[in-house]
Amino acid sequence: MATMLKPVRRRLKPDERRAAILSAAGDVLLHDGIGALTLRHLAQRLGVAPGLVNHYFPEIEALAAEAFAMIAEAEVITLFAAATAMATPVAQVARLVADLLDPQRRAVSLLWLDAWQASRNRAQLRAAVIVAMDLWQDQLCALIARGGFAAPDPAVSATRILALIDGLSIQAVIDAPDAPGHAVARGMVIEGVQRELGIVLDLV
Amino acid sequence: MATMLKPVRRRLKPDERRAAILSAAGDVLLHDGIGALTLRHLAQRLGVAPGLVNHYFPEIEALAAEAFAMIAEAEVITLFAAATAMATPVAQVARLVADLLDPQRRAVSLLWLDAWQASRNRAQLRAAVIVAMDLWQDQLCALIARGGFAAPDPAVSATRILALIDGLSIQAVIDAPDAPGHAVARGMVIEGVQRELGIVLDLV
DNA sequence: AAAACAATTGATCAAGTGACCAATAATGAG
DNA sequence: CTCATTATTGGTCACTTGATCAATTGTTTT
Repeated sequence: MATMLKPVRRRLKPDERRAAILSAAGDVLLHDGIGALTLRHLAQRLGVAPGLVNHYFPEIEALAAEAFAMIAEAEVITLFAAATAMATPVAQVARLVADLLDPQRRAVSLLWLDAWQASRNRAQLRAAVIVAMDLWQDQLCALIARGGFAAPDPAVSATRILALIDGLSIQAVIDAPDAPGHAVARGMVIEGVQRELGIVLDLV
Repeated sequence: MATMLKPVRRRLKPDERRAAILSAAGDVLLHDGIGALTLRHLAQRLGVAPGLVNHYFPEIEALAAEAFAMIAEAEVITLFAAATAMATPVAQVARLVADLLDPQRRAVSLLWLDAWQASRNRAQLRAAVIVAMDLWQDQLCALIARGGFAAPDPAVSATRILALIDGLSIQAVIDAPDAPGHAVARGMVIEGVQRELGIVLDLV
């Protein structure tokens, strides 16, 4: 077999180890889904004893909730930072929609669907989902309000646009990325946003 | 404690027992979700030994897939039977949309979301989901085509309308039935269908 | 250098899962 | 009424899960 690799156990500071576990948990969520976030799976990926995960996260449900919150929040920050960097309001919306329609976002869409479903039975995850959704709503509402679009009520427009995007998430699961349903969903998001804000998006 | 209830074991014919198990599995799916469909949970609900379930369904994944297929197919048949009973094409669509927006459909919406998510890791369930979605697509497409609406391509219109309805399913999980997001989603379905088919729906 | 500290291990527990199968008893046939 | 058929039981196996805790070992302090 392979050479016996000596079990060097690295000792990290609590903050570092905690961050490492959280990060690995996030990877598992994005790559394998919430159902794959088990003590042993995570410990093996970290090259660490299962008990160590318990030491930093006494209950794994809290870890799942926090890891999801981390991913969701990071995505919102990234997307809106990129959007607000654009010059005109219309360009900002165009950038946001383009990023949301990017096939690379598929993993995040899958995670959202997973979280919606799993939050039925997991209170902490459910709380994190609600917080993340509110964050989305607030950010998008602010972006619309600042833009001065022909939208009577920015909050309502934000809710409607988010509903379109959520619906897009489903296509990420049930269809392959190149399936006809996917293109239909894309078109509906673009047309819906244009209609909602009274603008024309010039997406590649 | 309570009086010792004698364990009368009723002996059903194979067909009857199989149907009983399938029906009970459907109840579990609608009431507690796919994750709650376990041998023991199901056996207890039936007042039967766990092994009996295995006897009729050697692998429980097949049972889950078949139970989902049963529920989904039954819903399609019921909804379209009610719709086609209406006199005019517009009334048919109105009836279908009204039924889909009925709060009582919440359990079915939750099951669909559950199935979409779970089908990621369960091949047989995934197959059943695809069949059910195709059935929906075919039925709706036929209804639109027969109606002679101002829709250039009935198949595309059906896909778009189903995407709207799928998006509505998410609201069933994340919001309470009386939350604002729910009303927004309802409005989007109605307006989307009206725009897609060039009609005006008169829903209560 | 020695001691105190604490991050980490490894083993173990109880609970829950799907699956399997010989034994049992209800039902129907002769 | 008797017997054969078979639907059904109940016990068990192997596995996975989250969780707990004394023991260990690396790091830091004295």
